[in-house]
Amino acid sequence: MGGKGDRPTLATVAASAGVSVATVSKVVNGRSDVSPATRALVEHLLAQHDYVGRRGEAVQRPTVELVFYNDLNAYYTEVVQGVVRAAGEEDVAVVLSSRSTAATAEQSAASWARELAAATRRAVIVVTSELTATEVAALARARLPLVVVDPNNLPRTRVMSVGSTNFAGGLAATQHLIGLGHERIAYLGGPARTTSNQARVHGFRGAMEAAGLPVRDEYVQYRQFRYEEGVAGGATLLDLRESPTAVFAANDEIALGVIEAARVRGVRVPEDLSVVGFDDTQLAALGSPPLTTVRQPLREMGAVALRRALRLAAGEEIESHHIELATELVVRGSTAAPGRRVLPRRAPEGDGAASAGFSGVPV
Amino acid sequence: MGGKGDRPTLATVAASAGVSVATVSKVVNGRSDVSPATRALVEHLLAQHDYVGRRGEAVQRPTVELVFYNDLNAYYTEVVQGVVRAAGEEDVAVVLSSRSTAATAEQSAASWARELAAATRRAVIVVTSELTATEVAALARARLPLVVVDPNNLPRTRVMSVGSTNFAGGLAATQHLIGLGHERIAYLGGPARTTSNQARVHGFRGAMEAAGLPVRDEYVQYRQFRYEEGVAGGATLLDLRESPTAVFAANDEIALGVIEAARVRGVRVPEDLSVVGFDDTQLAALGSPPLTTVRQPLREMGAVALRRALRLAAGEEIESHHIELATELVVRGSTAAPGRRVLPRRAPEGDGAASAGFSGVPV
DNA sequence: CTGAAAGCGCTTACAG
DNA sequence: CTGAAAGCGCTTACAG
Repeated sequence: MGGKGDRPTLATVAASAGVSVATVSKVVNGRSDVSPATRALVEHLLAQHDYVGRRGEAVQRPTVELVFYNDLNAYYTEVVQGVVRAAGEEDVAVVLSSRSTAATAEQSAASWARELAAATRRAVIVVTSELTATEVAALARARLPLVVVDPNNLPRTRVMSVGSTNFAGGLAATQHLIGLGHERIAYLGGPARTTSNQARVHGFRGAMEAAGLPVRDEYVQYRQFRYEEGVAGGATLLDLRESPTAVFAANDEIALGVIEAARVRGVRVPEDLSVVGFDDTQLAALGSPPLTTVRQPLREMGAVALRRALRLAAGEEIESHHIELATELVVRGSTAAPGRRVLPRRAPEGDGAASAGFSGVPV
Repeated sequence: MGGKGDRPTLATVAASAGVSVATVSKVVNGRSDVSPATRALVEHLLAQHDYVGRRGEAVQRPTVELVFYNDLNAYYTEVVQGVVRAAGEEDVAVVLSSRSTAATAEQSAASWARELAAATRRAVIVVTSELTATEVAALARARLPLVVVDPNNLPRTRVMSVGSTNFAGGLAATQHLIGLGHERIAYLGGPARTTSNQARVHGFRGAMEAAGLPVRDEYVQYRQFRYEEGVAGGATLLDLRESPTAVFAANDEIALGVIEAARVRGVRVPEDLSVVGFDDTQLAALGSPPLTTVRQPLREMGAVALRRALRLAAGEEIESHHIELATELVVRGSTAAPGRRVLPRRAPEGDGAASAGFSGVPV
């Protein structure tokens, strides 16, 4: 009786409640002309039968749109993982889509927003935003909550964003190198205008200044967050008459590029050159040597973005428009004291002690 | 006439297209038994009338579920990218979800399939399947088309799968090393039972045999497709009394692990040891040295999987249940002739010539 | 408050 | 490939 596969209908519930289909329909639609007793009974039976509405309009799990720009890379991968995992816990589906920076021109912001609204997305999460102001406005007009993860540009007013403590990370990376005894330390950064680059370089300069160490102009470069730029930038640094003994790279890809530039020149890492990255993507642990880096909690950032997005969608007022999660230094094998395996000549601030090993344990 | 507030119905569109309501219904539901001309006309009119379905439920873009197991990694990233890009072209939304191997126990296969069917997924794409036979059966019962990318286990009867020419890849990798003059070549593989491992090791053995080179038992190891296993396996190989001069690793992670094992021992790559990987994920190009590897066209595989899934969903009969896309050797910097920068002592089969460079150009 | 009856929007098995 | 016809699930105006 009642094959398990059969979706319950109003008739099913009506029969078991001993009322008419019309009455059940009224309860489902919240009409007022039903007696409290009947309503209670019917509601109970609706739940019991797992009534989900007519086919096709089954109560869909709510969906959230997760947008990345251009190509997926190791960085996106972590954020995506965090969003997907949190979405699983919240019983929300994640629609993953890519948007090329060129798409902005091809498809109007308004039509993009309209499509998302028509597809009944609860919210939109964008990673390392290239969003234009027009797009932000279009999403707002479509009443689509928006959360940006690690925005490339300064958080716009009223745009919810999730980042990490880039300044503190830059500070920690640099202090780690200083603690190992380095004095000639270079910074190989991302595009000058991005907020993450700015915060990291300020952390770098702050640490250098506090230690009374000079920062030469040619030791600070702003490039792209890419491997090739790390190779090129590393080459210019290593070919200087007086080259640095350590490089703080603004992300892992740049750091790996620096290591490659060093290898090509016969410069050993970490014996002759220490390199610190930023992000702690999967690239970092798999390097040779494994990379000392500043960990951004990218999965957590993705998870927080998802939860914030749902709260916005639920109409909650959220106190702050920007959250920063803590970064932490992860010491692996790409950093050591300068000058060939010499031990740190003074006690480091607390994280240098573990620097010779590369246990992968966050410090 | 026709007040703006009236929501268009199938009848509205049918009337303006001059076809029956039934035909319009078929178009809306993506049935295959409509002529292309009629379909095009109706689709045009649906759009023109802003048809949104009964009761305000917007016509959802069809969705496909893309399932990965456990954690996203560099390998998944490429496949996901391919699926998402192709989905964009086909105007299908991709719902990304993860399923832990443990989930199989927690949630019954039937309820998983039912949920996906209730969410009106057109099809399910699973990457490197850990699917159980029960799950496959449950999806079939729910009439959900299934496509598996690079199945870990032999393609089950009737399961559509997309892979690559692993045997040819294993052959090409090994011939490349032989062409460079290597004779003591080891194979560091994945789990013994996986089809990809089996095909790759057979390619390896085939090339060795054809060249009249012996394969020592201790030179062949089956492990996991993981970095740590590459480090451990590389260590055992390098610590042998007579260690190999080249290692063919069954994926990029293993290869990077071998390179790390070499670095720790002061063994230089490629001068003292050549290493070839498999996959050509983003890890390969960013290594130090950049990795010579066998490229699997992972994005293309993802794209093909998506398109096949849609064809299955449209009820098309598909001739073959398994497709293999071509692999190709990509020569970068981790391979060279044995014995310290000596040039290849005989002309290689055609790809060895470029082996000293690492241009990243597929050969 | 309740439900019989009419009717709406859609789907589908089937005949042509 | 098309559509007439049957039918499903639901809603609603209205009689009681």
